[in-house]
This record gives sequence, C-alpha cells and structure tokens, in this order.
Amino acid sequence: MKKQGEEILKNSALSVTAGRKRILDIFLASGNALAHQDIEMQCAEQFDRVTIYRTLQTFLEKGIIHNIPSTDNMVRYALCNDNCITSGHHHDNHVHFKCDDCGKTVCLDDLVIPAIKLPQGYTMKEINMVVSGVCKTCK
Amino acid sequence: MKKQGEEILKNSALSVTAGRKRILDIFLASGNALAHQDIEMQCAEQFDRVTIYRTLQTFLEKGIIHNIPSTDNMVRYALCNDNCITSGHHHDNHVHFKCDDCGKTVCLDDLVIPAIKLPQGYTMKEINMVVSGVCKTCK
DNA sequence: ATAAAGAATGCAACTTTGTTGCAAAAGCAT
DNA sequence: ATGCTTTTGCAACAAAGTTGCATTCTTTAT
Ligand SMILES: [Mn+2]
Ligand SMILES: [Mn+2]
Ligand SMILES: [Zn+2]
Ligand SMILES: [Zn+2]
Repeated sequence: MKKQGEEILKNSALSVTAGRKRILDIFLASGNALAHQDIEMQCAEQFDRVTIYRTLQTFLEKGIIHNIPSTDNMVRYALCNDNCITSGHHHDNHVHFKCDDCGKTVCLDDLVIPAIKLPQGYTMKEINMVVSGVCKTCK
Repeated sequence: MKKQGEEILKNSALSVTAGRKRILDIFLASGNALAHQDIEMQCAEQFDRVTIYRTLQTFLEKGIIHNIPSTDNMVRYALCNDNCITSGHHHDNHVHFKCDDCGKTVCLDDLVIPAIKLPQGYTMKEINMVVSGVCKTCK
C-alpha cells in the first residue's frame, strides 16, 4: 500500500508531485475530515499555502475528495469512496457528523441520506446532510 | 407592520437600536437567506462592518436568525420562524435549497428534514440539510 | 537518455474576511 | 433628566483566500 496516493493520482490523470502525494497521505492517515488549516499545519514547512489551496481545488474537481459544509466558516474535506464524479458533480450521499466536543467531522459512510421530495419546480443536483452532537468517542 | 422589527427585538429582550432594526428590515424585505456580505452591501455606509458581525452573532444567540451551512465559505442567515431556541440550541428542522444558477439560498419551511438513525454512541443535537440544484425561478 | 512542451509550484503582492480593545455614543430604567 | 449599562465606531490587527508571473518539476516524444 506504499503507493496508494500515486495510484489515486494516476487514476485521475493527474501528474504525480510531492505535494499531491503528501496531501493524499495526510488524508489517508487521518480518520476524519480535514480543513485547509489542518492540512497546512501538517505540511506548511514543506509546501506553500497556495499550493495547498490549489491542490484541494484540483482534488475536488477530479472527485478525489468532497467538501463538507459547515456553519463555522471552515469547509472540511474528506476522501471520496469510489470514483465520485459523474456528469460534473459529486454523488456522495452519506451523512456527515460533527462532534461539538472534539470538533472532529467524520463521514458516516454507511448512513445514506434519505430521499426527499422537493417542491414543484426545484431540481436537485447535490444534497448534504450534516448532523452535530456528541460522537461515540466523546460520549 | 411598521414596527415588526422592534417587536422582534423586544420579544428577545434586546435593546432597540438603529442598526438592529435596519438589519432586521433587510431580512424581512428579502425572500432569501443572506450572507454577511449581502447585508454589508446594503448598509455599509450606515453601519460599521464590526457592528454587523456582532449583530448577526447576537441574533443567532437569541434565536432570531439561524445559519445555513455551505461549502463556499459563505455562511448565510435567515429569520427563524417562531421562537427557535430551546435548551441552548436552534431547532430549525427544515431543508434549505441553494440554486446553482441565481446563487440564492432559501428556506423550504414546509419541507421537514427526515429522521435518521445515527450509529450506536452518537447523540444528535442539530441537523442540517442543504440541497443544491436549480430553483423554480431559474428553471 | 535527452529535449521540448506543458503543468505545478513558490513567491510576492494584494484583497477580503473576521477579531479585539477601548473610548464615545446611544438606549433604558428610575 | 440622570446615571448605569449596552451598543457602536474606530483603529489596529490577524487570518484566510486570490492572482500573476517566473522558476521548477513532470510527462511525453524523440
Ligand atoms: Mn463524506
Ligand atoms: Mn431556514
Ligand atoms: Zn467527539
Ligand atoms: Zn435560482
């Protein structure tokens, strides 16, 4: 599993660079969603802040990571499961949980967002569900 | 309905100031959720930016407005329906919709977020559901 | 293995967004 | 009207995000 990062990059037709591999490693090693800031703290000495912005943007567009909305002005990112992009948008459909105690945000991969029926005239493209509370570790 | 803003402030035990009334008016006049930026554009000449930050914070704490998470680093705010705060947290439970076309975010007040069953050990406090796509106006 | 083309990175400069302390002003209760 | 309390504006700052451009690194073709 040494070259799992490279694998992902090649599958997405991205060139393999030290920065991209490092950021992928950080995601692979971490069990929870990461904000730009979290990543920067782990590799700011190696890589420029701008590179991290651009890398996350690229990963998003390629469907390598998805972003998780929040009300605290800290968008978080997590690895997508399989190839996540079809017709230009992500199709992650699992619930996210943010713990008020430890602050961590995790993907509840097995918990599928229930279907809803939008009012007449609305068309759905993506759907996000974020639950906050206390996680099982902090309980 | 001239003093609807004042009414809201008094019900929340807040002193009635020009800035707070103005910001409430902006919300009452607008059909959709507003980001700090939207509000600032409408009253930056009258009021300081800092005042807007503090006013939104106060309104949130008092349950006058609720915030809507997003993946674009622009938290939006909308008026709460009734008195929204019980035991320290909001209990808005409706779906939000963000239009990819016009960019507007609206409360779908009649669309209740379906219940979900969290994995063992997790406790829910708040829940948010945001759907993106095309709204009925842009359709 | 080398060279050329294209893509990614670092850096600098900048803009925007959000925070804090404090003095002045405004609101509220008596 | 007076004094007390809360809110506001200002200034200074910190953090977050963006952009253009020159340099470096990857990839692809020779
Ligand atoms: Mn996820
Ligand atoms: Mn709402
Ligand atoms: Zn926790
Ligand atoms: Zn629209």
